[in-house]
Amino acid sequence: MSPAVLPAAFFARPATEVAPDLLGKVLVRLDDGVRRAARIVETEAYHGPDDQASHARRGPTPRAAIMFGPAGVAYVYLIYGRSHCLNVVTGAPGEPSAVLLRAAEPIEGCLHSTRGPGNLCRALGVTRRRHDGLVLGGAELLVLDGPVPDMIVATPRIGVESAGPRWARRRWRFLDAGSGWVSGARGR
DNA sequence: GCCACGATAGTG
DNA sequence: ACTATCGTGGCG
Repeated sequence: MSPAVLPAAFFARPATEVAPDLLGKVLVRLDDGVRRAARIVETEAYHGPDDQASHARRGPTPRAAIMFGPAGVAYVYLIYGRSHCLNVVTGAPGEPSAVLLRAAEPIEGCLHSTRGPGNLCRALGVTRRRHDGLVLGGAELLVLDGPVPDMIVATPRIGVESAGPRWARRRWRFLDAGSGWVSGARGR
């Protein structure tokens, strides 16, 4: 029996619940018949319009509007002019939140390292042009169910210092502590 | 229009 | 520690 595709209802919960629950699940990208897959080992929650680290903090701007929509949709953006980052929209419509997929263990067809959010997108061939706004569970992108990791660790999120201590301090980064594929080679 | 800056990654 | 590289969004 092959693992179930996670339904939209899985994502229609607060990002802080969905983020740890995504650890151990398998991200699949179907690239013109080529299957690329990786087991998710690191995520971050971006929770609501009050979260000053979230792209949704300024309201539904053209880029962030997708986060205000229904759960289970991909939010892909370009950062530093070079790296794409893949999120899954979570929560109820109108409440902007999302989970950033930061690292995974390669399973099949990966083109590059899957450590770090930009690298993960590159490894699976995920881009803003092609995938932003796509419903997960369709012909291009989906997440398969998988066992919960033995040990989950929560830490502060990466690269959000400018949001201020109140938001940077919150432990909304979640790791499969048993995986060697989490990002931050120098323990950051 | 204009421009400062970023949920990064690779090099030194 | 330093910076490449370009889309986004604040501001005028």
